[in-house]
Amino acid sequence: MRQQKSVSMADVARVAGVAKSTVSRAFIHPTLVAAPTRERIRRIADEMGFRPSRVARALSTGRTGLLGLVVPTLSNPFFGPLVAAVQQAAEEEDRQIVLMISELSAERETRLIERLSSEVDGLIVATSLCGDPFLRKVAKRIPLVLVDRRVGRLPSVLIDTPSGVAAIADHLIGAGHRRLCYVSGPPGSWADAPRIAALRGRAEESGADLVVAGPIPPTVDAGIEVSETVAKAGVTAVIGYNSATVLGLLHGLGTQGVRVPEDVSVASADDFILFQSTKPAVTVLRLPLEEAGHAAVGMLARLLRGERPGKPVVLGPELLIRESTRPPG
Amino acid sequence: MRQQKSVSMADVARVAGVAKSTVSRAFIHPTLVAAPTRERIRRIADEMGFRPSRVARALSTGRTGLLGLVVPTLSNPFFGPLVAAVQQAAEEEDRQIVLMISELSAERETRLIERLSSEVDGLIVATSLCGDPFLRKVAKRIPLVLVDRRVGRLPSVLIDTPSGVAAIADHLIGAGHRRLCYVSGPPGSWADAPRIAALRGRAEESGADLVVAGPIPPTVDAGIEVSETVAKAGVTAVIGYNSATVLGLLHGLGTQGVRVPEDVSVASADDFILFQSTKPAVTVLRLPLEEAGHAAVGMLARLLRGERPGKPVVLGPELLIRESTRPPG
DNA sequence: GCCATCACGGCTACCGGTTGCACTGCGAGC
DNA sequence: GCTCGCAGTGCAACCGGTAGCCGTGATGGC
Repeated sequence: MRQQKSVSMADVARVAGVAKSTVSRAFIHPTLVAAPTRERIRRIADEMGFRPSRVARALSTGRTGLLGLVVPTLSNPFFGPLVAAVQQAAEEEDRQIVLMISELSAERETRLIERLSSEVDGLIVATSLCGDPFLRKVAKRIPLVLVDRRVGRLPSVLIDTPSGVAAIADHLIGAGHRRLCYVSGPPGSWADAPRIAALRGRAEESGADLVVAGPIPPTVDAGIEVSETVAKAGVTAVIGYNSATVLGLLHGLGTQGVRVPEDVSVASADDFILFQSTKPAVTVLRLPLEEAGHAAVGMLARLLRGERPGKPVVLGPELLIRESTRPPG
Repeated sequence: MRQQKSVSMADVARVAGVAKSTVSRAFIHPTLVAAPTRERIRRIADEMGFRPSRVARALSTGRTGLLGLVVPTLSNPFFGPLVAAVQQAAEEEDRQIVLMISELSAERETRLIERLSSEVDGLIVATSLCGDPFLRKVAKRIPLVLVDRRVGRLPSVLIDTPSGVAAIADHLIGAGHRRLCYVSGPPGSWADAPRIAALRGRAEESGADLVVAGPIPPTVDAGIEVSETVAKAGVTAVIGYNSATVLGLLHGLGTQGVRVPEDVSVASADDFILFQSTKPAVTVLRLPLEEAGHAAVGMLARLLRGERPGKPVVLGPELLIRESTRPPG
């Protein structure tokens, strides 16, 4: 107990000469209080610096105003902007974000979700590493929105990288490339299969060849390593799983004397600020992470109000063509 | 079909045939309850899946178990590991982190701190953009730990980059460099003056020259721009303010035909995963961010227990010498 | 002119813990 | 044998809001 005696609703009520409940109503159900009374109460509350206690409200309503956000890591530049966007969107709804980081461990993610789920109103889980059944179970107990992961009809916000990499393929094939390589991500990656399918589709339509390298871990070093395979594959263009992969590819190809883009065009399936300043600047998919964050919070807010969350939201990435991709030869 | 009706303390008490208060004590003040009773209560609570409500506890104790963490941005790779470390350390103390991002705006940071301070037990503010008086005021109202920022004797965790850049200077001067350049950060940067002072000290001791370029914004583009000045300064080694600056320098020097490290050695005053894979790999200071996060939480926990927080903790960075620095000529 | 209606706002019981205080036995000290 | 003390536990008052129920006075319809 410190000296930080904040003004309580009872204090305001006393000064205003009304009952506590009237003060409460003046804020929560304004129509139930006569306009002059309401205004007086609000003015007095304001003058006294009254801030309703979230904790007390939480206890009586059962809602804490907190949203849990679980991400696998903050090292991957994918998640920084997402977290920032979620936090901003939450703020606009007068909610706060409790952040948890699974450090890329499914087991840890499970633990974190278990703990969080009893202490927040709703949960946003990005790029979950947990199995479908677990997520389904969680969703039954607490409003849950998935980002970058689809599980049946569970509310989710997806970024349509398959169509994004297809756009890259169109761009490359349109420029005259006939042999493309896709460097795939980690073995368990939920995102890879649809991308590869989309790429195969495009390749078949246009009679181009598609080589799939990997799977490899999403690290720079793995990218460097795989660049050897890529260099020998006789392709004229490479699409990398994510920014780390591509950084590795750039480095690895460079040390092998393969010039980008003269010998091989390189594109990345996700964005990274530095790619606009590297040499050459890299063609990337700009992922709509800000939009994704906002959409996730919006969807969760709807769930919390008891409304239908709506169908999974699918956001399209934007192809940013830079120096690293050009016609072959 | 069981509802999400969580078991309350009263439920446990009823089943155990004791009073609510005894159940409470069995957990909070075990010594006040006879061992057999205590064990029985705990067993029953366990079997019933009792989870004490944080909210209710918060209401009656005035402590929420939440810690606020304010960072300027998540784009800078400095903050990801810091946030992760803080979250982990908090978890070990059974506390949770409410994250807020100021987006590099002092005004927004002020707002966020104001809001948070009434809703969390304590606050960790990293690389604050706010003025000293404001932080002092906040610290009077709520336990506050600063990271990477010193304000009088306020509890803080500092990373001693001045001695780090001094170590870089020693390394360079020891290798034979006689004209060094430091590219300074943004004009208001709290970190620059002591670094420059440390560098000047080393330069004077050894009779080397120090050129200070900048100040410039901490972006890749600004680094590219300033590289022109650096190239003309006739120096054989450059130390960059942070990773973005150095990436810009590498790029900029490259396009001007200045070879690294043959013509100019380059080192970075902060770390960045990619620097171990760039070509050349860059000599950096590894900043002990994990340690900093843990130290900050530890210090805050001490404050919350009413103990003296102790003097500001100063952590030393580690010099990682890589390919980008070598003897001149 | 009387009663039904309704807007307004007070009273009070929650929500689920924590904690000060009172009560009950039992063992020790004299 | 009678206090006194203390360990062990129950009772009830909080913490600061929210919301259901009810009383009151004014209004309007007949």
